[in-house]
Amino acid sequence: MVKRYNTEEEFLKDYDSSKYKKLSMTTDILIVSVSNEEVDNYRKTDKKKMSILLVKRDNYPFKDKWCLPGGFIDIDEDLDESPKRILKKETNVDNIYLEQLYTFGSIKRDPRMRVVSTSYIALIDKNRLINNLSNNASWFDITFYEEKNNIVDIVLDNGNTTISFKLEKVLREQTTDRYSFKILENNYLAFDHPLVILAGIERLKNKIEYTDIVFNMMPEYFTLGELQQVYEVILGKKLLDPAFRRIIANKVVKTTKMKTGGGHRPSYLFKYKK
Amino acid sequence: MVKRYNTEEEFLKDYDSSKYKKLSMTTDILIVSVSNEEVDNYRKTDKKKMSILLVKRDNYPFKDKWCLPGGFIDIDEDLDESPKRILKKETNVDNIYLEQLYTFGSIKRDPRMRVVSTSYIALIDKNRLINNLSNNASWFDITFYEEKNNIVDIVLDNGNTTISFKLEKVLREQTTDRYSFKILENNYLAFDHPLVILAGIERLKNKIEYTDIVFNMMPEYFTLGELQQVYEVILGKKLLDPAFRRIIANKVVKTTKMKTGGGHRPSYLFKYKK
DNA sequence: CTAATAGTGTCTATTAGACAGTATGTT
DNA sequence: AACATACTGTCTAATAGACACTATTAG
Repeated sequence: MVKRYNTEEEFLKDYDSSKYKKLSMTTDILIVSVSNEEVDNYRKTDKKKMSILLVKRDNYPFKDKWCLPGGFIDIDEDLDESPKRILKKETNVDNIYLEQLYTFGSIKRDPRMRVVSTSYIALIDKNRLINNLSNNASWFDITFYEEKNNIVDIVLDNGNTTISFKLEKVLREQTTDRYSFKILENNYLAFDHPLVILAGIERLKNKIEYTDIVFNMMPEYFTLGELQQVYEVILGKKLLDPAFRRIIANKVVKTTKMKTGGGHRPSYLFKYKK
Repeated sequence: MVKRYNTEEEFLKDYDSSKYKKLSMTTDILIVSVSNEEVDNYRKTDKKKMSILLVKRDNYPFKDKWCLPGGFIDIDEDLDESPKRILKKETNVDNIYLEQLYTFGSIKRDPRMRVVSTSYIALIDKNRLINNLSNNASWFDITFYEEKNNIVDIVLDNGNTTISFKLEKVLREQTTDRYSFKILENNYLAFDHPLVILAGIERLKNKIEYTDIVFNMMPEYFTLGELQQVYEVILGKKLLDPAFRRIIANKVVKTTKMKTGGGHRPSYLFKYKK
């Protein structure tokens, strides 16, 4: 028989929250930045790559595998505060652009117990935090190859270790562009983190076209060539100079500063116009 | 002192998941459809409105207030299965378009205890489920007014009851189009469900432009006029006929069937071209 | 005939794509 | 001088916006 209450206070006083089985939640963060790879030609500019921060696990489960920074949320912590706390711990920097990605909650995604995880994407200019990384964290350059038949091949490299995994884009019925992903190969990344990485890249690819989020990955001053390279590396294709400059023209301000010393014509430095 | 393990099996056998405080999770579903409002003029076509399904709470907390259909997820149920189960219970229909929206997890969103909720949006042609609604569920027509100074006013009406609430769109720093929302007025909707509704509408507005999700809300056969009205009601603005027809031309197939009896020129019925 | 919606033709404005050209610092 | 990048001009193609026109039915 169900007891009847007359006021919400009365009900809450009596409420026994233990009658349902509870679960744990974590947040995982895909921290994305851009790195420069020097080229052995004094004239050529550095090659830009997209890179993400991974952490080596020193405990079970998935001991010695790499994973995204993350952790359990506290019972008295807002969900959105959790990634901020982790970001601060991992990078020692505040005020990082952060956006919720997706919540993964299949039953067996964690071998320990039922864990639902909300993933976030964070964008940062890597130079803001050089030498402040926590011990077992490392930047991995990321390259992705979209093969035919909807297979996506992703390779991560931090100079010492190469990790790769494959995913299949599965088209969902009743809609054109909505995909779900299935992990085909994955040997070195813990949990379902390949899914988070792909979700993040897709989000970034989309949003770079109609928002200003790129500038969270740029230093204060940058050349248009550098900015264009970041677009190219995220979109995975070359852009035409005049078209690119037309489009970002009203998002940037030209300064009087210049970048010289490149073995070619120097270029003006620009700032983000808010 | 931390015990050391040599294998993952050993570790898992010993793992005590009770050392962290756990929490409960729910899923909430914004079920969106389109309704026809008859006009007292035999020549005029029905006026289309967007409508959402709400449920009247018969228990505390928020007793007698309206809320989105939802419920606790089972400990042994995939997160994505939960909204399907609820949808089936509430509408008695399978195979409904469903997409994850956002996960809300502020500490005090539920007065009973710590509850994190993942929200989903479902799109359906209301005619598929007429007379199969559960007892205390009801369709509310929804109208939203975007006022100046970033205030959004939303009015819900099911014929008997009118619910309204106001939200403020708060522009987040460092990016152009990303908003967070703050509830300004809300007397009759339970929990933080106004946020879910707005998140869903925004998602729908966006995706209708670059995906085919509208067709989940359409019957098998429809006129282009009807389809255009659905676009207009979702986007909140009038569209020009020729432009609209150009754009959807390759998404639909003309059939030989016609819709007659409207007091004006009959129109061809179209089908969705997959 | 009339009111109301259905459907099309076409002009114009805007935006995107392509290519070729000029400019300039370092070795 | 040569290379590599910086930056611009301009033509063309594609797309979006606007308006006007014709078509067709129930009453």
